[in-house]
Amino acid sequence: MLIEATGRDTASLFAALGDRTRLSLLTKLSDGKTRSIAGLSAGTDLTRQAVTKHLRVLEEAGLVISSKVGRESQFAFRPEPIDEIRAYLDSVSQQWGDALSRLQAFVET
Amino acid sequence: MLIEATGRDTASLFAALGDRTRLSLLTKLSDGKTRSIAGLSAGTDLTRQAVTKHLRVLEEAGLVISSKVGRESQFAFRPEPIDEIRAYLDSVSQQWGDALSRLQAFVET
DNA sequence: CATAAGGGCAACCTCCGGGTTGCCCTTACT
DNA sequence: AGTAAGGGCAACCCGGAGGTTGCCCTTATG
Repeated sequence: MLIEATGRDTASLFAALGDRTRLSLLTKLSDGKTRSIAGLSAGTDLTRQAVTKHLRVLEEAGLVISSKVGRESQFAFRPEPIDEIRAYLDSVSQQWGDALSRLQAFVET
Repeated sequence: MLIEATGRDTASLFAALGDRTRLSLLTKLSDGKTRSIAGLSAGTDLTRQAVTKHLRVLEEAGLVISSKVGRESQFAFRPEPIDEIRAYLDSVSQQWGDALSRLQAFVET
């Protein structure tokens, strides 16, 4: 199936990563440890609410998953969407590589 | 780490890719062929101006480069930033991988 | 030369994203 | 029991992103 170049929600995935705060949250969580909202807000100059909103964005993008444990909700990294991004990058750079090859073949002919 | 002039931070790179229109423009250009603004606007329901703005964003992110040829400005794909994105993804999934390894080691102990 | 094609610039509009504050509910702790 | 900690919800503010329109300049093309 020759996918349409721009995968359905690839853009929203990139968009979810297109924010320093979210990128930082995701980086923290990428160590596999689970963290609460308060835990993730600590050390930040942001409000809990702000962090909450960012986490929701990450969750809707599938980059993070949450579950309530007692009175707090624990967030965990979810690596699957990363592969989708890699797939897009690969498709783009493969096209580019092909173009280079053809160019080189042309020059060498 | 010295940042190259055209190099932006990772978040803005992701942000530049976090838009369907830009993603589509970039995908078209990733075949290595050069295109004018009018050429990229054709077939789109967008105004030339809209496309121009998007191209500027892509250019500031270093994902595209432009040069004036006669009365038109030609845009070309620029693959370097893609590597920066890959680097981030790798760092994140490596941390994740390490976490999995430690977990497995713990279980097997 | 006259005119169309390709673009740049600037003003303007609308809407959403990031962030805050205030209030209230539930869960833990002593 | 009483209180503090963790969070959800909703309202609100502000700035910038995406898009348009209008005008003008430059370069091709007849």
